Amino acid sequence: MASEIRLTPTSYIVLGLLEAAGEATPYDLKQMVAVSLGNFWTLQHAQLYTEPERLAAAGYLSERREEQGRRRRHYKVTEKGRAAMRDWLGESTRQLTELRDLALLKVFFGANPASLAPDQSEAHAAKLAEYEQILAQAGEELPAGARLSLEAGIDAERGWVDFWSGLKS
Amino acid sequence: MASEIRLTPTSYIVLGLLEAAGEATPYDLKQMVAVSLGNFWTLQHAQLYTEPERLAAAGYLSERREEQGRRRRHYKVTEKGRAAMRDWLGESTRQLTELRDLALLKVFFGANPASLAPDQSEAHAAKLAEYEQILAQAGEELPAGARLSLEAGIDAERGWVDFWSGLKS
DNA sequence: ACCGTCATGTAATCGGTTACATGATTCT
DNA sequence: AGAATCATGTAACCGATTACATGACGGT
Repeated sequence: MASEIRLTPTSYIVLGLLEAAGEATPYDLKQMVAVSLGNFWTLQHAQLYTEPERLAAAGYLSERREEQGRRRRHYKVTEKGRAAMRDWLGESTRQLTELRDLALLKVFFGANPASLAPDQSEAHAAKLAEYEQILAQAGEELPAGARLSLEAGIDAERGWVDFWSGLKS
Repeated sequence: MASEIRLTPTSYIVLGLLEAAGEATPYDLKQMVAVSLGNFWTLQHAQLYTEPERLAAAGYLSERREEQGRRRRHYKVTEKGRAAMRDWLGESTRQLTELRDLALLKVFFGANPASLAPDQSEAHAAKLAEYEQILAQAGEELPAGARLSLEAGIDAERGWVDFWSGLKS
């Protein structure tokens, strides 16, 4: 059975969403991503087809396929999958995300900051506004984790807006 | 000649570093990355072998190979490469970097923030200290772009230290 | 002379992205 | 009924990561 696979962040996203949903098709997952963590961690929709397949082959998910029509695949987390998710959630990490910011890379190599600043500050401001609206509208009902990460996103965007706004001149 | 290739951030990093160096081997590039932008944008050293090859094949770099011994490859930016870099530096972008922060992803899926907070706040504080030391020691001599991106990194790390410190409880 | 570590490079694998393609549905 | 858009899925490619491998060199 199931050759062992490496679990990537994408894997945990699929596991986590499926655990919340109970059972879902790749398309359902796509919808869930769009309204939740898609804000700070996007995925290509094709990955939501290939990743569950990979996870199912390794025993983390079970698959049920419709007999009729679209023959959609419905996935569910198995006990093995639940355990993997639990372990991952329990492990702390010192790993830091690198900035990997395109605009900053340009600045590093000598681009004129003032010419990048308008686009960047606007784009960050738009994102900030979006986050703030989500928080205002859904804030109370959001699960604690979702809310907290949203707040982190707001902090981060504020920082970037400040940074780039200070460079317009 | 040269089938057209897509230029990725990695491509521009190689172009940018080579332009600064004049001529360099992959190993030289590795060294340069380590002491400069490696702080906020790391690369696998293998990429510093394959990417120049790719760029050379497409005419952005010229290659000179040692006849003796190691047969190292030395690369130089061609006029085509210089033009590509110039264009890229001149183009603004609205593209935002997603957070893609592992710890935050765990929080999103329900991990206990307080149990992640110590590792994360320490790790971010360490990175912050590192940046501050670089700025203190080399700040004055740094090229403007490098200095500015370093300052951005400092701002960002401060934000994360605050965020995670506030969750320890 | 040997050992460990840094220097240097290549090969294989795999996740992720891009591109393509075809059902459903809604709107006019 | 046709067009447009959304839903759903597969295939191919490719950049990036991982693993492997050997050369050079400083120290004991």
